[in-house]
Amino acid sequence: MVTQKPAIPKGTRDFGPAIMVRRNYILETIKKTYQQFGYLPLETPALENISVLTGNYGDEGDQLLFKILNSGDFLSKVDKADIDQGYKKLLPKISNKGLKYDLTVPFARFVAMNRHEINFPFKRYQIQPVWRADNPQMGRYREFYQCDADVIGSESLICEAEIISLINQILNQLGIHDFILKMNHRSILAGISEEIGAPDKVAVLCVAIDKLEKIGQEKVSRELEAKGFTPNSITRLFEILEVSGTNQEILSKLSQLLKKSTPGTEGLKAIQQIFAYADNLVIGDHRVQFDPSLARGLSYYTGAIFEVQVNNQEIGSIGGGGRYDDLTSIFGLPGVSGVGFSFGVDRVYDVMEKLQLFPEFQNTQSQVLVTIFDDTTVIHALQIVRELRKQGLTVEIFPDTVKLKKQLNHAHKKSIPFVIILGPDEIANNQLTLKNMATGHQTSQDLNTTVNLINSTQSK
RNA sequence: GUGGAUGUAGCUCAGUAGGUUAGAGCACCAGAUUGUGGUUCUGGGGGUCGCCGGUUCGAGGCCGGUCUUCCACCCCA
Repeated sequence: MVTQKPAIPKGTRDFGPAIMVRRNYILETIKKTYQQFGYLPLETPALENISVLTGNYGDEGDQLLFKILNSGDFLSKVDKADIDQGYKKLLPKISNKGLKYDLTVPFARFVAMNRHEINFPFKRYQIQPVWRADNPQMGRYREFYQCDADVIGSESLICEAEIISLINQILNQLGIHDFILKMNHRSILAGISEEIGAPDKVAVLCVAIDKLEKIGQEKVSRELEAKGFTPNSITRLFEILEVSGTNQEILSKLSQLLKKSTPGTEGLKAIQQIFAYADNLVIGDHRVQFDPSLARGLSYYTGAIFEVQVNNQEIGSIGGGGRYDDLTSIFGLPGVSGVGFSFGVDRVYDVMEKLQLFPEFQNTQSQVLVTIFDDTTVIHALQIVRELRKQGLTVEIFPDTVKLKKQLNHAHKKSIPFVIILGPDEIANNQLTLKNMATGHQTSQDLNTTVNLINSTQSK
């Protein structure tokens, strides 16, 4: 037999029990809060038709899609000419499925497919892995989980305020307090673009100013210059972006600067309204920061955009989202606006690990390990396990008849707090020997007393 | 996709200008302790030095390719 070194593909990970307990804690917290806000669960396949996926994430996104080869002889419909035309022409002939890249587009597909059964506004949450053929780095994986919550079929800005509230509640529960929720509006970006005299270059502008915080004003200027922005418009741009102060101060200064721009004025009004709603909805301080330089990549956003960043953590954003006015139109359902948000659990995990925010999870381990003394005591041990479980204890049995030393060592390594020793002496006296692993102390008594002893020590 | 760094035992790492049977700590297993874990002591197992090829009398160390991981770009959760 040819053996191979076990390995998993680049950018993917196994999650062992210790990690899963913590991941589940995050997922459960998110799920519970989503449900508390009225979002209902949805799952969609890992695979989508490639036509559903392409064209929604920009050229970059299409590059990062995992495509799946057609089954069987995937070359049967391909001839030399196809190959000579390059991979872009070849691709549709050899692949008609792909792994989903995010949860929003499959959601839009679902909504379009089920439009007659859905009551709008429709709120759903979805917690599933997505795949991107990106080059892995810190906090960046090829398979990772997203936790989306979206409302579709309402243009009300209350939906945006709800999302602000949702994010605050979840992060507070997870113990992540040192974060900011950055917010901007695509119309404001369009307004800025108009104001600096480059209305047709919003997309390029967005990509550039999104990096402002990371690479600084000088490098951004140079990049814009290279993209054909005039020195005048660049100067004007930074006059706008330099505006600082409280959210209200920035908003009022910007409305002066952008007063000639219709989309700019509308965007600012929307942000103002969202803040007004959020002030009355969010429990405590909502930690929203209006940031005109926030751009975000995904091309389907049209309204408000959000991004959550944890302060002093170089991991990028742990979540983001925004409003999309027309996502379902490519599936034949125009005029349905939606807004959504997504947490990246993997990054939330990394941050919580670094900040040591995970609680101890003692409830996930067994309370007692029942040992098997020798072949003659197996049946008794099984019966004891049955009775202890009947009484509600979390109990496991060491399945092999090996030295007590080994069984105790197993309990020690798994941090199981109690061990029951059941040898011929105990069986003869109808007693159980209970060893407290922390103190090393052990006593013998009947079953009910043993259960009480375990329960009383546990509850302390 | 582009560029840079990295890869030696399960883990963290040594390994001097290429030169015998590649080391340590931790972890693991066994015994001291035949009804008892954590400490201690004694002993033991485990490496085709990421993979493939090349140079050389000889390669863990040099060269080429490839894969992994990390970093930067790109982009993003």
